Amino acid sequence: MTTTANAKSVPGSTSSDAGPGAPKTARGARTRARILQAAEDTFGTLGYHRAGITDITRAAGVAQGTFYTYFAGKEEILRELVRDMGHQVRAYLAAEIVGVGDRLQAEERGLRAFLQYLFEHPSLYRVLQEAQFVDESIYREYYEAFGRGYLRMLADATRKGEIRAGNNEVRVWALMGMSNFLGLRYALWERDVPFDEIVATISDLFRHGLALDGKEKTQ
Amino acid sequence: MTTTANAKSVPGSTSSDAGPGAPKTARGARTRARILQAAEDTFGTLGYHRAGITDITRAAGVAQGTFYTYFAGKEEILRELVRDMGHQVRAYLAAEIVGVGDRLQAEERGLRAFLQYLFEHPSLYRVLQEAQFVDESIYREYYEAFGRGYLRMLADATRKGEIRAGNNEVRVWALMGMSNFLGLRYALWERDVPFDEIVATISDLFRHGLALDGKEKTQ
DNA sequence: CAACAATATGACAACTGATTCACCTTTCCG
DNA sequence: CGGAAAGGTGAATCAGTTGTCATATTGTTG
Repeated sequence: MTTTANAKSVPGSTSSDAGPGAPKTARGARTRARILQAAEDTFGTLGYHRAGITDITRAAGVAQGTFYTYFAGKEEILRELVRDMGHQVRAYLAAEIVGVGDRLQAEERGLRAFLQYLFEHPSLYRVLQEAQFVDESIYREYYEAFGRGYLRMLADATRKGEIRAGNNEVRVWALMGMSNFLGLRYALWERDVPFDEIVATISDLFRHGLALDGKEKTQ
Repeated sequence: MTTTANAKSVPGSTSSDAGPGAPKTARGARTRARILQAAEDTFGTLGYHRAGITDITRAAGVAQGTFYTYFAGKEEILRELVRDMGHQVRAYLAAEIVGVGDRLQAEERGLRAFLQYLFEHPSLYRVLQEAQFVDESIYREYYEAFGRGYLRMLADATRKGEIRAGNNEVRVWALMGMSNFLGLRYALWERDVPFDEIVATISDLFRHGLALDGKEKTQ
């Protein structure tokens, strides 16, 4: 149990390595999907550790053994899940910011969309954050993928002169951190501040900084 | 196992409810402290779930049973630990920003100090973040305490005219999120960007925003 | 429709790890 | 010194989990 885990230790396993065997019929595909969905719900509610395979299969309406027809174990289904959910958020966010004028507006839309998404899919937060402690690489992969896309957009914006020059990599991590915490606090814990106000506050930070306008100069 | 856990379910248990019994001699106090320290190391390295009571007591150099002389169980020692560690970071950060000129400078110092602290005490991140899924209230307590102090400072700064007026509560969560992610990425995962540069990047964001200077107006 | 492959079942073996408890050792103090 | 309280021990208990397997069902194809 000292190894960093990895049933199929093929180094560059790019995508769905689907463990034991990918489904070969439509029925199989459907069952696999049901189990995956059940895992999302179960992990989302009980958390990874409290959730048993039993809970997942019960929620999916299949027998325990069926689980192992499609997944090598609990850890593998988590990996699969995070990959899936990652694709979904990114797709959602990308769709929400197509055609906006500039980066600042994209940030506003993106933040609001993220808050909304998290509110509608609370499992995302839990599954993702908990995955971090099951296998750090799953988590890093998610944020690094997310970050790459983000970085590209900031670089574009810098080139177009929409934002100040600066270390965009660092900015990306700062921005992801902000969204994450704002989402946790205001979309998951307590919806006591309207998303509009949150977005406005952050937008003001992006447009003017925290300092009084023009008061401070770059030292 | 459905309840949200709580050995001693006294509602307003403010502080060290020290479970079974607080130590009554110096020897006892020492042993308790050794166990707490061992728990920090063990949770920090293996994580909460992989760490067994056995691992903790072995690291502390005591027998299994001794653990239960001072703590009601695994969950309680985690609670205690987070409380302790919380006090320590806050004290450290507070000490690092005494006597700085204004809020912007305090933010710079604070961020650097946080990165440094995290680098020197990597367990903090893991213990804290994992606690979230063991008992959310432990985690919320930590950030809410942290946030309260932060909010007070921002309110002061607003009053003194050091920063723009705005929703400081929301800002606090945004700022905590930033530090958290920057710490994870640049202090724990990979030290490939000097702290100075990170601080400079964020400082620039605070002083000027992301937008080109003076280009954008409040809509 | 016979025969074979893919799916599905669920009882259970094997194991892990938290907590208990009956008993021993050290310390303290009148 | 005596004995009571505090501290310490670790084998045994006990609850819960994962993953396996022999068997049954369903679907497919020549």
